[in-house]
Amino acid sequence: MNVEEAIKTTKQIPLEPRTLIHITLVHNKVYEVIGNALKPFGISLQQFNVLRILRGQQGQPANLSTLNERMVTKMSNTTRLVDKLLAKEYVSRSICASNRRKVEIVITPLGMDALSNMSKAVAEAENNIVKNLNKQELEQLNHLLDKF
Amino acid sequence: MNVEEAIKTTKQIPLEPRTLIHITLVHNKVYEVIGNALKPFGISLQQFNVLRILRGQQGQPANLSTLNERMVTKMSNTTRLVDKLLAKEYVSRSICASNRRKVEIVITPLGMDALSNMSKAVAEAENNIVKNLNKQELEQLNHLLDKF
DNA sequence: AAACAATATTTGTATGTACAAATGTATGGT
DNA sequence: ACCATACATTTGTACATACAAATATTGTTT
Repeated sequence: MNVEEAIKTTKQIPLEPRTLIHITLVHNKVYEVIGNALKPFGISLQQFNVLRILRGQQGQPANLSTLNERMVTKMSNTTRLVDKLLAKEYVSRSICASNRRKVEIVITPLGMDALSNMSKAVAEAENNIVKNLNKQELEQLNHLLDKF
Repeated sequence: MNVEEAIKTTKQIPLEPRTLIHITLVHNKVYEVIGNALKPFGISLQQFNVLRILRGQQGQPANLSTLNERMVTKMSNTTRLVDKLLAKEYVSRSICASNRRKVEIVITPLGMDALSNMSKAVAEAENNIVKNLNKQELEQLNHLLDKF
């Protein structure tokens, strides 16, 4: 993923903005590759992410603000994202008995099933993206990203 | 930018997906900070990017496919993005005489003016984001990102 | 208990983006 | 010149996202 080639420029870009462009380019690639892996399942990366969070709850219901906190890319409208999963019957939604303002979202068996299929495809895509980096390089990269 | 904290999890995430999540988190932050710097100017990061490409043309017009090639985040609809810049009178658009399929887009003096104001704000934001990384670390990071 | 503020979610609306089909123009073969 | 094909952009439509205002419920203060 060469920056100059990707944005077809011959000019030399200062180190700071170049780094930020670089991160965006890599992110776009990650997003695209994983998005494509999910396409056959008719689900977006955001929706997949929510399903994974729900699985991590181990049966315990999650409410919308919890989901939002745990999402990689926070969004302003988790309600409508859950609507989509509800339409696919991958989750169920009910009003919390102890606090009727809250809502309880649980992944369904159908959702769990779909998720395990998707997970395999996503894991493959993920490993493919990082295939040119060894363990030490990945650790180094994580360390540098911590500085942001 | 700690991953586990950002997505409120205590579970340990395997190195490969953790790296990808990390990149997304940093990207989101970059996007947010620069987006905020541009907000007072009423322009999106994508539009700003196009203005910069046009300035780089040094008077030479660019057509839509050229813009698309050079954009950091490629998009399917450059026409409507240019419409927005046209409405602000930051660019002009005319049909290419030698090939009437093509369109010639040029940045206007007003656009140049606006751009130089924005550039200052964006450069500040950019430097602020990378302030915890020194030159060597930035170079190392770029080198690792090349491997994607 | 009534009034007010705080919390959690939903809804409305504007804007942004993705993808496919449509339009208009140019090019090469016959 | 005619036709098929390729090219560059535009348009239509569906979907995604951002932000603010509205709704419903709970907690707190007097």
